Amino acid sequence: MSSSVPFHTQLTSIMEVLMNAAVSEICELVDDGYAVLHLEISRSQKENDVLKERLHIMETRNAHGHGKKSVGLAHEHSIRNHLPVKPVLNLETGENRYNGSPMGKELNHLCSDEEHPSKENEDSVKQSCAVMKSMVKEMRKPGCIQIKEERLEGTISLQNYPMIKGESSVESGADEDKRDVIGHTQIDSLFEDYDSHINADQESESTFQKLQHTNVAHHVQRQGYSGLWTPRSTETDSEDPACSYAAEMSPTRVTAHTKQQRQNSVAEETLFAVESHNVKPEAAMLDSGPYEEKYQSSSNDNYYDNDSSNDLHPQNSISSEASENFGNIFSNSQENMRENTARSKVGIVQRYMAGHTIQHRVGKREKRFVCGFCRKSFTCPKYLQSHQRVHTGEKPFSCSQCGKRFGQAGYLKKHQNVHTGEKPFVCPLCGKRFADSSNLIRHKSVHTGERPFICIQCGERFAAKDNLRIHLERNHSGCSSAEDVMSPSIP
DNA sequence: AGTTGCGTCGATCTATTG
DNA sequence: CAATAGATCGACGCAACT
Ligand SMILES: [Zn+2]
Ligand SMILES: [Zn+2]
Ligand SMILES: [Zn+2]
Repeated sequence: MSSSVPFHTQLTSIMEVLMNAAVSEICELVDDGYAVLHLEISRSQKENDVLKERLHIMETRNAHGHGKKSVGLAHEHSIRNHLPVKPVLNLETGENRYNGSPMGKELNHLCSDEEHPSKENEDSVKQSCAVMKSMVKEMRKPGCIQIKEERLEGTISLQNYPMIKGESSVESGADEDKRDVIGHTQIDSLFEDYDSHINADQESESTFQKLQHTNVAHHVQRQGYSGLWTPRSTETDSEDPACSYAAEMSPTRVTAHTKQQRQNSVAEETLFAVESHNVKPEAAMLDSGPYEEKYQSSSNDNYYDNDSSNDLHPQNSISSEASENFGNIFSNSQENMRENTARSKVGIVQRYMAGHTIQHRVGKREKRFVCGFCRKSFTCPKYLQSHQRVHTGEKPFSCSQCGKRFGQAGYLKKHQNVHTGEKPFVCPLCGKRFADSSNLIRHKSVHTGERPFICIQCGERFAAKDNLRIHLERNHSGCSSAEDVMSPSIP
C-alpha cells in the first residue's frame, strides 16, 4: 500500500505543504503589519476627539475646583495616578512609549474605540482591530518585537503652556546658591505659589482652542521622504521676503552642507527639478493622512537617534520604571497663564515644569511645496523659500551693530540680545536670566535633577542631550546610540 | 512680519582623579 | 598640576505657527 508512493514523493508533498503554510504565514504577517500602519493613521481622528473631550472635562473640573487648590491638586494627581498605562515620554519628540506588554492594553483601547469610528475609518478600524488581536498573541511570544504605541492620556495636561517673558527684574545672584538645595517638593510648592494667579475660567477656553490646533506627533516608521512631490508653485512668486534686502550669498554655504543635508544627499542628485510625475503613490498616501509625520530635522544628529530603529532598542525597558515619579512634578500645571494676571514668570514656570517636548506644531495641512535640493516638503511656499536659504546661503537680514547676517529675521532678533544684553527669560527658581527661551528650558535640569538621557553603551545618565553627546564623543569614540526616558532619576 | 519652541554646536566652568 | 569628564550656557539654525 505505502509502497505505491515513493518516499521522496511523500517527502516532496510534505515539504510543499509546509512551504505553502510558511508563505501564507509570511503574507499574513506582512498584511498585518500593513494593517497596523493603517490603523495608526486612522486612529488619529478618534484620538483627537477623545483628547478634546477629556480636556474639556478636566478643564471644567479644574474650573470648579480651583477655589480650593489642594483639592484640585489631589484631583489631578489622582487622575494621573489612575492612568491605565504608564506613559513614557520621549523628551525630544514628545512621543509616548509603552513598555511591558503594550499591545494588549492598547488594543483594548483601540477596540473600545471601535464603537465610535469615524465614517471613513470604520472599515479599516474594524478590520485592523481583528488583525491586531491576532497579532497580540504573536507579539507576546518571547523575543518578538514590541511595537511602540502612544497614548494621549497623561500628556494632555502638560501641553499648551505658553512661554511668557519675564519682564520684571529679578534680583538674581543671591539666589544662585539655592540651586543645589531645591528639591522636587520645593519646586512643587514654588509652582503652587505661581499657580495661585491663574485665572482658570479665562484660560479653559483658550486652552481648548489651542488644543484644536494641536495634534500629537505621530511617528510612522519610514525609510525616506514621503512628501508629495510637486513642482514649485507659481504662488512662490508672490513671496519675496528678501525683496527689500540685498541678497547676499555666502560662497561657502552652498557647498558646506549640514549633516542633515548630507543625510539627504540622495536628493541632491536632482536639484530643483522634482516633477510631479515622480510622485510615488504610496508616499503620497502616507503624507496626506490625518497625522502628519513629524520630520525629524534633528535626525542629522548622530548620537541620538529618534528614528524607528531606536524605538526597537531593548533599552526601552529602562523607561518603564523610570517613569514612576513623573507625574509628581507637574501637579497643578493645568491652566495656562495670562500675561496680565500672572505676569512674567508664571508661564515660564509651567513650561518649565512641563518637562517634555510639546508637539503642538504638528499641522494637518498638506505639504505640497517640495524643496528641490533636499525634497523636504512644506505647507506653504513661504516656508519653502525660507528653507531654501539653507541651501543657497542667502542671508538677507544683517545686524546693524556687528554686520552678522542671518537667514531669517527671527535669528537676527535673537541675535540682537547679544548687543542689548536683554535677557527676558527668568528662571523662577533661581532668578537666573536668559536671552533665549530655549536656554531657560534647558536650564531647568539644574533644579529638577532629571537625567533622561541614558548612554546605552555604559548606562550613565545625563541631564542634557549635550552632556550625553560629549560623553559619547569622549568615551565611546563618537558612538551613535543613546536612549532617553522622560523621567527624573532621583537616586 | 513677527513669534515660538525645538534643536545643535562649541566654549567654558567645575569636580575628580592620578 | 595636568588630564579627564560632566555641567552649564551663549548663540544661532530651523521650521511651524500667529
Ligand atoms: Zn531643502
Ligand atoms: Zn534656575
Ligand atoms: Zn557611556
